[in-house]
Amino acid sequence: MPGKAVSIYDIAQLAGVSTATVSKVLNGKGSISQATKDRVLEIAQREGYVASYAARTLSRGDTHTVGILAPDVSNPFFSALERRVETHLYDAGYVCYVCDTGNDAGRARRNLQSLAQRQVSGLVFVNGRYDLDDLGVADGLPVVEVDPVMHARRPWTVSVGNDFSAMARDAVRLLARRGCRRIALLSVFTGATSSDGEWMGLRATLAEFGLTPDRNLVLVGPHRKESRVEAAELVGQCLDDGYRMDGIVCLGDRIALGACQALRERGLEIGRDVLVVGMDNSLFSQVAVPAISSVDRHEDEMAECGVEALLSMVRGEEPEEDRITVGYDIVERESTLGA
Amino acid sequence: MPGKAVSIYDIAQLAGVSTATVSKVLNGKGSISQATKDRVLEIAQREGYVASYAARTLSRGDTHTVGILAPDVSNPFFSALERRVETHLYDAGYVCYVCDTGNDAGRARRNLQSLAQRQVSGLVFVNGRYDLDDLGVADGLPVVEVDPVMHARRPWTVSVGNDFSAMARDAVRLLARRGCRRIALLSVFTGATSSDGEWMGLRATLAEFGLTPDRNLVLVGPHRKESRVEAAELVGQCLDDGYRMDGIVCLGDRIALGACQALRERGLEIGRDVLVVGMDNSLFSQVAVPAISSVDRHEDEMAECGVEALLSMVRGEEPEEDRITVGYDIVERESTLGA
DNA sequence: TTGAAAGCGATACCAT
DNA sequence: ATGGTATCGCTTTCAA
Repeated sequence: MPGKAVSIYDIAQLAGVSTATVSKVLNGKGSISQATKDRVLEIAQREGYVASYAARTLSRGDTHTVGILAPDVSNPFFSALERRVETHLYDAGYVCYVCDTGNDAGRARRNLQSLAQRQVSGLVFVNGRYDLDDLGVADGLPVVEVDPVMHARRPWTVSVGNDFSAMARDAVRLLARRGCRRIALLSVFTGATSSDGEWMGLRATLAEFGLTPDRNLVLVGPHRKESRVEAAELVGQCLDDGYRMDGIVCLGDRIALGACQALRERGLEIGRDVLVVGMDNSLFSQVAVPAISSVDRHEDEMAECGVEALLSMVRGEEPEEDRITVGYDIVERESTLGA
Repeated sequence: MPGKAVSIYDIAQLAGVSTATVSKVLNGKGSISQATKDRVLEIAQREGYVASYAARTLSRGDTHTVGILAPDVSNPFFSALERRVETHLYDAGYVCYVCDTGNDAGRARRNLQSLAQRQVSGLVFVNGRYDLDDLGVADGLPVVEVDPVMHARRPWTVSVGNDFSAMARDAVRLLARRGCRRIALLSVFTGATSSDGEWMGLRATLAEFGLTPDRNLVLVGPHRKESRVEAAELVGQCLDDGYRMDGIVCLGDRIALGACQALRERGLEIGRDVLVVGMDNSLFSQVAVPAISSVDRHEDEMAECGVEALLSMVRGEEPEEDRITVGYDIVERESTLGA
């Protein structure tokens, strides 16, 4: 109920000019005498005039708005990523519609519907797990996937994320250098980690250190519960079955937290009996006791690259590369250093 | 570049009716013969028609959109709260513009400008720390503050949050019942906690147990650093100055984390030498070792009440109460139970 | 049951 | 340097 909004017509009246002139002044187009310019500006200011975006959109055909589709609320990494994307877009003059997909395709579809109606200029999927084709994304609408689980092969789409295999490889190397001989890989299911690629990478990396892999130490859950809980169960089960490891590479900090819990419950000391490295370098890894080494995934860089790619597409430039990989570094803490 | 969008006019042509009829069918208004209805629907479907929200907004004058202003990315509690609000709004048929204020008034002001242009139907401030009056919120625009730091006195504004004094009181009671005699209160500055009210509440509550308060144990930082770090320093300083406590009520989980760190560094055992209770009941309190007791603030209820209040205002109903208080409960864990 | 036509608020082309 | 006016896509009132 914002009173009766003042329109461009009102301003024109007050200034004794036409709406065309007001529009030009406000958008800095055409050539207008300084005097008129000042007068119009002054009046618009005084009357608290704000242009209606709906009207502008209707006549210009561009909303300067992008839709962000992000998954559930539970993972701080995604929330943070989403907020970063949003911030970069805002700085570029865009405003965002944010939709929580709850990681549910049906819901994402409905979200998409709303966004289509609103004619967003582009779309950002955060950690998307969908096939963009049968999700009904309008043809030709620029899309970027940030930290995607699976990479869509669709025109006008670019993915920005990490090279998980490389990260896992480096994490394994770290542990091996610290003396681990029996290194476990721990993850809950995501397209990226359940692939054979990971396992193969592990094999090759272990070989560098003269170690042989043990399939019993490749722990991958179905992700049917909270990842921390599931991870704890996987590690617990593994140990209870009699398999021992002296190092664990965890694909996520919450997973690492679960691993630590299971180890602790069985009297194993983290950082001494078993070295642990996580991923995301979230607050969790920092505040855990002992602090957990973790791979920093350069989330802000992801967000920034993603936004840049999106806006370039919005400008009509076809993307050169449909897959951007951002760097990472391993932050070492007590869990791999021994107190 | 979503091709050339199909408009209501195209559908009308194809169906051999007027745009008025199509509009009615699509909105379920007026009375239309079943035959026409089916035909139009079928064609709209086939052509993948989506109504332009800009046009609809322009002619109807309602955007069915609300703006959410939320602070920085760093606190998962706020992110989660924001996402909850967004979800409830979405379920009610609204879409949200989300803006990250970075807790900066200037930035919030610019955000508001964008939102005003877009003629949002309402506004949600998450954990706002601003004076709505000099922030330039349009008169008469419905606003709800969720978990606000200060309560605005402005028409068409309702605040939804917890009763911090009551929460602190109950936390103190818990510690007192568990045998604490020297209870500290720890917080980083926020309007809500620095007030004398808190201190007075502490005094009265301690009195219930025959305890006398010690001003040296009321620790309030300026919130100039990350709250966990600041909290650790406050507690550390306090201990190093020779003041001892056997219980700490922390106004936030990250603050509790900081307190625990300081205690641990000084050889004090949490849950035995010093009992600790936090607030937010976030993942942090659950995964800490030992796990930290924490006040669950019913965030989802906050979000839900807030959205409900907002939508009722959007419908034009003046709010009965401008301040809604939601409940809480204390979840006890090792930090107050002793291993 | 259906349709013609008048807005909604801003932009931009074409005159003046 | 300005202004008239068609246009964007949809809703809605009033007649038919």
